[in-house]
Order: sequence, then C-alpha cells, then structure tokens
Amino acid sequence: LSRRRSVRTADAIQEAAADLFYKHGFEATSLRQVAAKVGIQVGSLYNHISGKDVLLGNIMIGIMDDLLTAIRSSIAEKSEPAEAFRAAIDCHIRFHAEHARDVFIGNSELRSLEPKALRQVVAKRDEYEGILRELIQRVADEGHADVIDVRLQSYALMALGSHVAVWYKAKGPMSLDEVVSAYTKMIFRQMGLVSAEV
Amino acid sequence: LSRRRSVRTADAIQEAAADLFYKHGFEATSLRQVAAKVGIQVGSLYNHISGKDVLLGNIMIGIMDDLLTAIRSSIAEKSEPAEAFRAAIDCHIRFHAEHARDVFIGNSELRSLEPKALRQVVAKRDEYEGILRELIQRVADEGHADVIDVRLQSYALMALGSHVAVWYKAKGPMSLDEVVSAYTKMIFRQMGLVSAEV
Amino acid sequence: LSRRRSVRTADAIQEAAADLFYKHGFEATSLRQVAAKVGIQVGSLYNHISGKDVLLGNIMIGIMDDLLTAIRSSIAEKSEPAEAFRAAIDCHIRFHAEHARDVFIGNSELRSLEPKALRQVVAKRDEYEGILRELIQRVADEGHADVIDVRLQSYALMALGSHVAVWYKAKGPMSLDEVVSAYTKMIFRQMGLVSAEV
Amino acid sequence: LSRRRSVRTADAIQEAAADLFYKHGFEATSLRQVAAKVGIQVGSLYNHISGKDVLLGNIMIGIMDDLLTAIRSSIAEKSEPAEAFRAAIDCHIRFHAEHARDVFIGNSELRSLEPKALRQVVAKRDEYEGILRELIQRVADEGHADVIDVRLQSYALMALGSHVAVWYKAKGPMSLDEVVSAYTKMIFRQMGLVSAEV
DNA sequence: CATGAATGAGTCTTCATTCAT
DNA sequence: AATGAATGAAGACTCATTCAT
Repeated sequence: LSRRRSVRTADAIQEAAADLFYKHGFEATSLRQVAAKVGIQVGSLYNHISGKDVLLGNIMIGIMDDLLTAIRSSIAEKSEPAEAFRAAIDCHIRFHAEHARDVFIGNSELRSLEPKALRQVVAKRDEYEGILRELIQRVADEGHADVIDVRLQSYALMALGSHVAVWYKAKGPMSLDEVVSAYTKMIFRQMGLVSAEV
Repeated sequence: LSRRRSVRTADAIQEAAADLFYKHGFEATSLRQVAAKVGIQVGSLYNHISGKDVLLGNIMIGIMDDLLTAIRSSIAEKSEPAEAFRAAIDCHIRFHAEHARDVFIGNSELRSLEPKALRQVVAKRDEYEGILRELIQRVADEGHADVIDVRLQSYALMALGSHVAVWYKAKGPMSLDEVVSAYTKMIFRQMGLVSAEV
Repeated sequence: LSRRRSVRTADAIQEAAADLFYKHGFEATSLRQVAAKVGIQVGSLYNHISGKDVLLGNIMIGIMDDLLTAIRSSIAEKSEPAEAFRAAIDCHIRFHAEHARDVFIGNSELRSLEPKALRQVVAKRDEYEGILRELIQRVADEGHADVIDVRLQSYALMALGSHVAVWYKAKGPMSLDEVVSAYTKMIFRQMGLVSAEV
Repeated sequence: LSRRRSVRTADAIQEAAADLFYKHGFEATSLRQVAAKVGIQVGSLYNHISGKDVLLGNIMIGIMDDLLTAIRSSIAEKSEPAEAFRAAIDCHIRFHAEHARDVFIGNSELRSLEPKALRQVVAKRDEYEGILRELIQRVADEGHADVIDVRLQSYALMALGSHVAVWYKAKGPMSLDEVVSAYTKMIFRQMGLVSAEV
C-alpha cells in the first residue's frame, strides 16, 4: 500500500530536516535542501508537512517525548532513591551522548519555535527537569547526600548532559561506558554522595 | 569630531547586532533590523562594516578576547596552583553570568562564521580551555586533588559556565556571589578538593 | 446506479465552483476549495471535469443558455410588440434578481475564459442583447414609443439587469414584484411609453 | 534630486498596476508583470509599495477620491436643485466614460481588498451615492419630478454610470457630448422631469 | 557619512494537473 | 470513481549588497 510509503516519506523528511537543522540551523536550512535530501521536489513536502515551523515543532516535541520516555522507564522500578538516581544519571548521560543531534536541536532552536509549540516543548522540558530535581531531593532527604542547592544541582546535571552531547563522539578515545562512569562519579562527589554506597 | 561620531556609530552597530543575534539568532536577524535599532538606513551600515559575516566575526572575536583577558588577569599574580584555580573559577563563573548575551552568541553562532573567522575563534576557545586544563592539571599534580579525568573535568567546567549564562538573572533569587560560591564548592568536590584547604 | 451518482457529483462540482467563483472570483478560487466543498479530494475532480478553465466555461455557457431560454419562452406567444416587450422586461429583471450569483459570474469572469469558450459566451450574450434590441425597435416602429437611441436603450436595459443582481436581496424591504413593477415603469418612461397603454 | 525620480517611479507603478488590474484582474496580475511594465525588478517594487493589497487599496481609494472631488465641484455653485442635478448627471456620465479603467477596477475588485481598505472604499462609495440620492430627493421635493422610488432611482444612476464605462469608446460612433445628452434625457424622463424645464 | 532606489538570488508556500494504486 | 503523493511552475515577499546622489 501507498500508506506505508507515505509514512516512510514523512519519516524521511523529519530525518533529513533534523540532520540539516543540526548542521546549519533551522533558519539557515531551506526546504529545498530538505527536499533534495529526501529526493523529492519542494512542493511535494507539503503533502506531508504543513509548514516549516510545524516541521521543527514536531521534531522538537518528538525529541522531548523520547527523552521523557527514556528517563521514566529508567527509574520505573527502582524504589531506592539513590538507586533511582544512579539509573537516571546513567540514562541522562547516555541519552545525551547517543542523541547528540536531537539534543543539540532541542537546546538551540527553541527561539525558532512558534509560540504554541514553544509552550509544549518548554512544558516537557520543565517536566524532565522536575524529575531530576525530585530525585535529587529524595536522595538528599534520605540523608545520604549533602546537596548544596537542589536547583543548582539540577542545573548542573542539565548542563553536563547538553555538553556531553557536544563533545562525545562514538569513535573517540573514551567508550560511552567510561564516560558515563566518570560523569557519574563526578556528580556523586558534587553531591557529597559516596559512590560506593550506591 | 566626526571621527568620534563614526566610532560611536560603529560601536552602536556592534551593540545592536549583538542584541539581535542574541534574541533572534544570526540567520534570523536582518541588517534592516540592525540599522533600524541604530537609527540609520541599511545602506549606511556599509560605511562601518563590510558585511554581515564580518560583523558577526568581529563580535565573536571580541567576546573571546574579553574572556581571555579576564581569565589571564584573574590568575596573573597567583603563584599557588589551588589559589590560581580558585581565582579562575571565580572569574569563569562570574564572566559567564555577567556576559550572558555574549557567551550565548559565542556558543551558538559558531556555525554561522566564515571559515577564517571560525578558525580564529576556535583557536581562542582552545586557548581558554587550555588555561583551565593546565590549572586543573597543576592542582592535581600538587596532590591536593583527585581528578578523575582532566579533559572531562575541563569540559565540565566549560559546561557549567555556558549553563550559568542561560539561567542566571541579576534580579533572581541568588546573588552572583552566592552563585559563584556554590558553584565553586561543587567544582571542588567534583575534583576531590577540600574547599577549606584553599 | 453509479451513473446517477456520477452525474450528481458532477453537478455538485459545478454548484460548488459557481458558489466559490461568485464569492472569491475565478482566479482566487482553488480547485482544492472546490473539492473540499464537494467533499472529495482534488485529484477526484478530474474524473468529472477536464480542467479549471473548462469548468468555468461550462458554468458560463450554462448561465447564458438559461437566460436565453428564459427570455425566449417569456415572449413566445406574445404577438403584440408592446406586450412582448413588457413580458421581456419582466423576465429580464426577475431573472437577474433571482440568479444574482450566476449573473455576476457571467459579467465578471469573461476575461478568465479561454478564447474558444469566450467566443461562445459572447455570441450568446450578443444574441440576448439582439433580442432586447429587436423588441425595442419594434415598439418604436409601432409608434407607441419615442426611443432616443435603440442601442443606448438596450444598453440601459442590460445595465439595470446587472445592477439589480448586485443589490437585490430576497429578504430586503421590497418584494420582487414591487422591484419589477418599479423598474418596468422607469423603463417605460425612459422610452416615452405610457405604461397604461400596455 | 532622486526625490522626484522616486515619486515618478511610484506613480508609474500605480499606473502600470491599474492597467494590468483592468486588463487581467487583480488576482490574475503578478507583481512580475507590474515590475516588467515599469521597467524594474520585482524586488524594487518594495521600495515604493508595501505589498500587493496595499497597492490595490491605494489605487481604489484614489479613484473614489477623484470621483468624489469631481461630483462635488460639479455641483458646488448650483443653488437650484434641478440645475445641480443636471450638472451632477453630466459629471457622473462623463467621469465614468472618461475613466473607464478606474471605474471598472473600482467596481470589480472590491472583493480583493483587505478589510480595512474595503471599509474606506465602501464609505466613499456610500458618500457618493448619498450625494446623488440627495439631489434626486431635492428635485422630487421641489415638485418638478415624479420619482417612483428614490433609492431605486439612485441605483439606476449608478448602474448607468458603470455600464457606460464598459461600452463607451472615445473613438466610437457617438461623441461623448452626444452620449451625455442622450443619457441625460433618458434619466430625466425616467424621473418624470421635463427636460425643457431645466 | 547618510540616503534610498535598485538588484538578483533566494525564501516559503500554493496551485493545477497527473498517475499509480 | 476515489485517493493522495508527486510534479514543476509560479506566486508574493525578503535580503544582503551596491551605488549615484
């Protein structure tokens, strides 16, 4: 059926657009480039998307959904706060390293979003940060950690994630596991948590 | 003298452009907007700049120079590694918090730079990171710190700086001194440095 | 039968197109709008029409045919010139008032017709005006009227018809009968005809 | 100075646009055509106009202003109602015959106007009709005329004007004076006015 | 120095039309 | 018959840049 083909084209458009938005930025990317990358004419794009803004919006919302899904499932069955926190950090660093492109777009193209999509994305972003913050709080409440400032601590976590996405390369000198392990130690220390405990 | 006026106009253009690049991004900013903000016509811009790219290049190089000057003078007369490191962190966080606009541009518009300017900016950026890394290394060598990975540690520092620039507001709930102090503590812990020692 | 359904769809397309051409004009109406109004997809239109121009041509030719049929049957069995003329005016005003949409399209979209259809429509239009002109001439020849200029008089008649179509609303303050009666009087006076005579 | 040149270009654009809107209609006219007719590039148009709609709006408002100015000055110093009415009709027919292009645009492109310009044009149009209607009313009040319906009578006048614009050609068989004289007689008769009286 | 008209390439988007399913 | 993806041309409009005044 052509139904499948259509879906494939729509996906290809999102993929191509994400690649180009990553490389050149949303504003600097023309739909001509997107169409060329997909292998269709510019006008044909409009059989699958309703406009350039919406395309960006969908991509960014999709990214945030993936991120939320990942973090939620990572902590799903951990009842111990410290255990959940460790799992969350693992997921957090790993996701950012493995989805560098998407993470970068998610961080840098917020200002190109139309108001409505912006609100949605910001809401999801707040939700994500809320999850991290609650985990930090719970670890602190349990008495295992000596958190200086929960808000700042969550910011620091977000910062590390975004930054890993910038420099980490799969073919670089450190394996992803090593990176995750090193960052985990650093974060634990930051919070006055003794790594061994967890 | 009209010489002065000219200089003032040229500066006003850089200021206006930086504001707009920050708010809307380089690609999304038109020289018409810049001219309007300065209060002149588009054509008149070309009496002061030679093109849009060069304008961006100058802004970014200027930012990097300011940053380098700041960090250098902060550690100028500190002979003790730990003392110098503490001063550098203080400067690093403070600069990023106080120059949010410039820092943001410096991080997000690299890809809009023409090759030549890009090389210059990247060189300065590498230089800056080199300074941080050397400080970390020296502190580690002295034996006061237990650094997990020097490179990662410098990355983490850079990440925190960029991120502070995003969220810190002069009128927010924390004073700049408090922010600096908290971040300093967190970084010291990360490195296994006992704050009290320094 | 699907034969009937097909005819019904074809008619619905003409109806929808006429509505839209009336409201927005031929050039400003897209086939997408037409299809949407009918409740089918754009591509499906081409099972019933062969193109946008032809659609317009058919509509306009249909309108002219209706008009010609109406005027002819209105004067069919009137042998007295004055009687026939009165009947024709009645029909003329009434038709224009009752078919405002079609009349408006017929007047305003001539320039959007392709040459061939244009010739056809203009021929029918000339034919219609010829009928009016002949009636005027006959009334004048009979000596009952004092026509200043037959051509101008026929133009005036055409003008009134087109204009009635613009302002007359079925739910307005005057009934159609009143409008017809008033216009008839005015035209008779214009021609120096005493209304009572006829 | 270039000031004059600029004004001339701006005028040339309005002229060219009016010609093309007349010939092909607003929707069917592209700014490319307008620019080509003026002898500049499409983009250059935007140094003089702010958009296609505004261009149309300015043209139509200009037309209505001209028409209002003409009718007002035609009746300026006539104190006798019948005399003023005769002068108004003269002006009305003459203006419509001599400004066929503008009148046609004024009548046919109302639906292409943006709401704001539409309101302005409709207001001016109402004002014009109001003037005609008041003249008719005054003639009727004076007792010289037997007007069947003032509103209809004013409509009829408007209709004749629009229609004259359609068929009258300066090089046609009738001189403009003859046309005006014939129409005047016809209108007087319509209103039961004895031409000789005035 | 400032102006503003002109340029020409480029932007997103819409459209009538075709065609395989 | 109906669908919907694809096409290619065209639309209005914006932009960085140039240059005569």
